[in-house]
Amino acid sequence: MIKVAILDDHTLVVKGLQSMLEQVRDLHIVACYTRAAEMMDRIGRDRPDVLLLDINLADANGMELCLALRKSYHWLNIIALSNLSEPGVIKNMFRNGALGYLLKNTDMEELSEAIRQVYKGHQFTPRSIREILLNDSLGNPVSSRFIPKLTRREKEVLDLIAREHTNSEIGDLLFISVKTVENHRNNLLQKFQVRNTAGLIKAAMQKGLLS
Amino acid sequence: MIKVAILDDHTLVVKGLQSMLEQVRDLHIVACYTRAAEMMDRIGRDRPDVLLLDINLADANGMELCLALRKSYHWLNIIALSNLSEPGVIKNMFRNGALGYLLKNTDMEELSEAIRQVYKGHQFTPRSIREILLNDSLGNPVSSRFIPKLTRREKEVLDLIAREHTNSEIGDLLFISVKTVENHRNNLLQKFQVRNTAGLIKAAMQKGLLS
DNA sequence: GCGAATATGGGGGTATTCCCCTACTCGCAA
DNA sequence: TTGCGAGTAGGGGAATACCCCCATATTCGC
Repeated sequence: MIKVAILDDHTLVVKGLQSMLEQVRDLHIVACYTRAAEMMDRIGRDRPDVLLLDINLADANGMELCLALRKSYHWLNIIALSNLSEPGVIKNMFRNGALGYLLKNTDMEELSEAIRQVYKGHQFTPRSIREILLNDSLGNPVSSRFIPKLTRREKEVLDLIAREHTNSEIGDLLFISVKTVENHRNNLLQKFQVRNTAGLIKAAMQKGLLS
Repeated sequence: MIKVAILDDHTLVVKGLQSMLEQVRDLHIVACYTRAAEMMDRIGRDRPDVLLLDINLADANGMELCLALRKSYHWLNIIALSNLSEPGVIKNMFRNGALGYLLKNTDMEELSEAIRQVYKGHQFTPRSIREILLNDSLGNPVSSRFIPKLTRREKEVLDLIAREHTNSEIGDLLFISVKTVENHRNNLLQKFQVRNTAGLIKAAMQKGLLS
């Protein structure tokens, strides 16, 4: 019996996963968490073999959570579960130690097979995900899009840009000169590989870095 | 017994809803559709009293679908089910004839109560939704944010802005002068009630008008 | 401790957006 | 048929963003 745990803040999704997995003989649900904090408290005692991890959590960032979990509990194999089909997000989850990535439109067969593979320590990527990654690397042969790592200041500036502030306003709010804001802004454009504010905001939202 | 039908392209969500509603005595699920076309074919024969309608469908726009359903089947009461908590989206669904709006983090009690109320023809808005609408109207007392109606040209210009084109490039692409593009752009800023490109792209994406 | 990355500031200039206006044409509806 | 909305085009000007160049602290990782 493979011990499975679920972390998703939507009761609906948890119920759906339970309903699917109950019908599979070799799987057993040992825990359902709806909050990241709750999981961090109890996962050490529940000791699931496989964790189904939602990326869009209310009280935490699923991507960072994955990385933290892999460091603390190396016996735990993680499957990311999300609506996000952005290549950058997918790559980031694998880089952070997830062994599988499923979209929330998955079905019972795919889900149970993913759990079995990941339980053995194998990577599992359904065809839909492989296609997304393939199309992405074909479309961008040289520099495949990943989520850029932003510095603290860059995140602050990005957030204020998204709130419709001008550079001089941002300078006042952060107590730095307009020129410094311009620098951060140019760095943001380069990191996201975009031409202007429109592309910046679009890219940042697609990668889940804004509201 | 209230006859309930579900339209959602995520098997997971459908399973979750089934699992929740099976435990409620006075409700009976008569149909689960995963595609809008499938539903349009069969809903006339299935004749559910209440339809749980997902807004983010793969093969149709849930908002427009709601309006169409209300026109064709006036005996059908609709509850919108979505992850979107944008005031504009919510208002739009009510304007299009939905009697209820639930977020996908709803629980069993809220869901079953919503179905009962809507079955009687009453409107049902959970506290969370009421709060969203309240905060929205407090934050913008005069002109509450709804999804602006864009003209054909404005949609084209908006799309090209999001693709990082400058006004002069857009002019070339649409065979119109830069000044005309500027006009459309200013109209977009006014319709979305934003100050600049950053706000425009953000607002358009939040309201589901881009990619 | 040392190098790399980060944060800070500036000069100077161009490109682009943003914000007032006005005005014409066209199609459609009251 | 008169009027309105949409689309078109433009003037003029101010504000902002964008793009080079440069330099100097500080902080962080190895």
